[in-house]
Amino acid sequence: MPRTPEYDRAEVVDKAMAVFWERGYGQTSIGDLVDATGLKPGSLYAAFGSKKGVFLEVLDEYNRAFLVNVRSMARAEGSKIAAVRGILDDIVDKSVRGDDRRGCLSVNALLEMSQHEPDIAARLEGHNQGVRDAFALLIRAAQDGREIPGDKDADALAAFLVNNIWGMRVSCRGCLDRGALTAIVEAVMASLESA
Amino acid sequence: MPRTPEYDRAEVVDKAMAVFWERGYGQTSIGDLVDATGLKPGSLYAAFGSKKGVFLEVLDEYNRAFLVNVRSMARAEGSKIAAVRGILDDIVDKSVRGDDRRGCLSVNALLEMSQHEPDIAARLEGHNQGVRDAFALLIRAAQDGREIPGDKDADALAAFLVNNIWGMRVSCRGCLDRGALTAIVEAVMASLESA
DNA sequence: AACATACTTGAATAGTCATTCAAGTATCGC
DNA sequence: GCGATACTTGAATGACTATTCAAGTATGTT
Repeated sequence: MPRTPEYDRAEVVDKAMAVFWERGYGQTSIGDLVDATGLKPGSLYAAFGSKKGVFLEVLDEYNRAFLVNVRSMARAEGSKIAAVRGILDDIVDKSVRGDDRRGCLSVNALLEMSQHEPDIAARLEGHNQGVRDAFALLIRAAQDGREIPGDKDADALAAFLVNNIWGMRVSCRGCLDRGALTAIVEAVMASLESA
Repeated sequence: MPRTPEYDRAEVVDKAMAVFWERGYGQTSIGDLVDATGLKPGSLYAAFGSKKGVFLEVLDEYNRAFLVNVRSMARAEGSKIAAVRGILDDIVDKSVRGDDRRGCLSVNALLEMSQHEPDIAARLEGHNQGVRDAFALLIRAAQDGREIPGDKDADALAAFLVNNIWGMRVSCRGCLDRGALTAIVEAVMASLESA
């Protein structure tokens, strides 16, 4: 009976993500989303309800993808410490290459919106808890493999690790050079592994 | 010859700072500044030129005050390590008490504006370099006092320390509990002091 | 007291933006 | 083909905002 949509929702979310990520929420206009997605205002509102509706779906997708990534590392064979280092090195690489001057969509949203948008704040808080839990799991796996001393508190280490990731996601918005960033990674890894 | 202004510029900057800090740049309207400072639009524009002009002066004052604080710690008598811990504990206290859900004005501005406001980005970059240098000085002082192993690279430790401070300035915008925050502080301090 | 200076006021301006809506159109089951 | 459904279009709406400006006012010097 109904007419079928002419767009692919996941594709629209991806395109909207690129714009929000590049410009932030407040600096992104509906016009920008119309240009990026090809959907006209009416269609956007029919599909997502509001600008914030688009953003919420973008944010959920972004967070989901990141969590999937961390969790798959915890399950994969091989050195867990190497997996952690891989995540950090990846951030350094992208920052230095300039791909990631955009930083982390989730961190950006937290700072821009948490104060005046309680529903965004709540969603981000839940997500961040999920990220810390996922890293704690990864760290416990590393402890099981004797890569990290077993007497350390995995939750504390996870909080410390995530804290540094967030710091780097801030730093990369400025222009920290590779030397400083790799020094941070070394300090973090040394701290994890030290007895 | 001239009529004397009826306001105190430093006081106006302070009041404007409170608003920008609470709401961010984009979400602060001239009307908000008028309400907070008591100056009418015309006077604001006569004094600062534009909304961004007000913000630049606010940002400079904020950064200046923070740098003064760190530098005075490097010069003061007594344990430098204790001074560093004092800075971190202070962030934890304020975050937990909720005073600092606003985070760091400078970090907030970096994330909100660096992409589309080159002059703000440049100013923040300079400031951040200053902060890292100030902490490096503090760490070298700690090394002179045998509180931190002398063979470590002070600049690298400073970058690591600042990275964690920024991370905490992000965390405190969510609602990390005291336990997680103090765990982070312990990990950072242990990392600084370990041989 | 009169002048020049420059601060103060608040209404007007011009632009932008999120959102709505009425008219048009494609699809599917019958 | 027909009808019901729901997607598409793009112009209109209404609200908000940064900025300007012309008229009014206080100050200090002469």
